[in-house]
Amino acid sequence: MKDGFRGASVDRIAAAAGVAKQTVYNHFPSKEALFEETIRTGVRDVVVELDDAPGNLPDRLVAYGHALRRKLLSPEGLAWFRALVGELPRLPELGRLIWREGPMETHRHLAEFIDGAMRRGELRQDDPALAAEMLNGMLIHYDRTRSLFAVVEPAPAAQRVEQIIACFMRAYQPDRGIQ
Amino acid sequence: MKDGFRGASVDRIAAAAGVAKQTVYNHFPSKEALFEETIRTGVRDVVVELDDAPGNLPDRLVAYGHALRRKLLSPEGLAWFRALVGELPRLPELGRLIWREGPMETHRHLAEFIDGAMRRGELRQDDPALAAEMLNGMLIHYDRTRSLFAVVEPAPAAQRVEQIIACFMRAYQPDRGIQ
DNA sequence: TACCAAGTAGACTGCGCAGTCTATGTCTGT
DNA sequence: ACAGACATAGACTGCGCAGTCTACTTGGTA
Repeated sequence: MKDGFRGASVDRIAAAAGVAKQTVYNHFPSKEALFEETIRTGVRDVVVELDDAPGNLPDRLVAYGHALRRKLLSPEGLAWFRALVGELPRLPELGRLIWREGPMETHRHLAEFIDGAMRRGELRQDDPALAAEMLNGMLIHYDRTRSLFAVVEPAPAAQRVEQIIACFMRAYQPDRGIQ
Repeated sequence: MKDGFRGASVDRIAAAAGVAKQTVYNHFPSKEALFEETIRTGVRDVVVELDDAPGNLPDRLVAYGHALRRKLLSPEGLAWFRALVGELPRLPELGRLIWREGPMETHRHLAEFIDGAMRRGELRQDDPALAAEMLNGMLIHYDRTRSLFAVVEPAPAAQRVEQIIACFMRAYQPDRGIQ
């Protein structure tokens, strides 16, 4: 993951694993198969779930935001993303698989959670899928982009997640009287 | 851009340009220098500006959203991003340069625009930089991620930008009486 | 004890590519 | 007419790497 598919030779991968090159080829038919398996295994590490339950909505969204950012913005999460993005044009079917089992899964969980909150009247009735997309975008986009480009991240502000959730809550607070 | 730095050989680049390999090396000392120059040139194509003026705020934000998405989510914008992201760990100073002259520049323009609207009372007073980050995240994150992973995009919904701006306007509408 | 599955070190092949070199055009200005 | 700058085709070198092959070791099972 650190060096990307093309940057890491099978010799170095084997050495790093403390294993002979032939042993790698005993387990995987090709370097590409090893790469795909590694990516596929890593997918579960970028999915975040929420259990649907009543309670303090903003706090639970803040917890979700921290969990999501911990996974996606960690050095491992960023390296996974980096390694993947460059290779996907060659591997379209892998891309669709990862999309379904990774980001799409997280998105589905969040949308269901938001849908529940809307039904309980804790959020304004609206398209929960769109709301989930907006929230994930606010939580991830800027900091991921900055980390990818600037390589070293200069401390992403302590209250970031709380501010983002506050923004989301304002956009989706239930109507108060006639607008 | 289509094949990434490692995927495109200098021979093929020269052939595609209808030029001899030596001619490439007459203009650039190395393949890497050619890559950096190409990226640096492409930066201006991902910057979006707004001129500060009064008027229908949502419509102007919608126009901005369309312009931003046209640049970042086009096949060229995505290929540029893809090619860049994989190589940045090797080229940290290039990454910082591009960040400053690309995304950061767009962000600065938007934040200034939002700041003006806040000062005029068209938006609630708040941190304009944070507001700009939220809006860009909502406009780009989901669709860019989906395009990067799924490779083929299944029509991103006609009213997308209008919905996003409506969400942003709700989050940042001026206070109406006591909240 | 004999056997076998799996691991190990390391040599080896073939290929693609960055970068160089040579020998040969082909314009432009004087 | 000529010189100098630049383009071109194509051969060539050296290197790194995917994948194979060989010869040897080891640990578990019957």
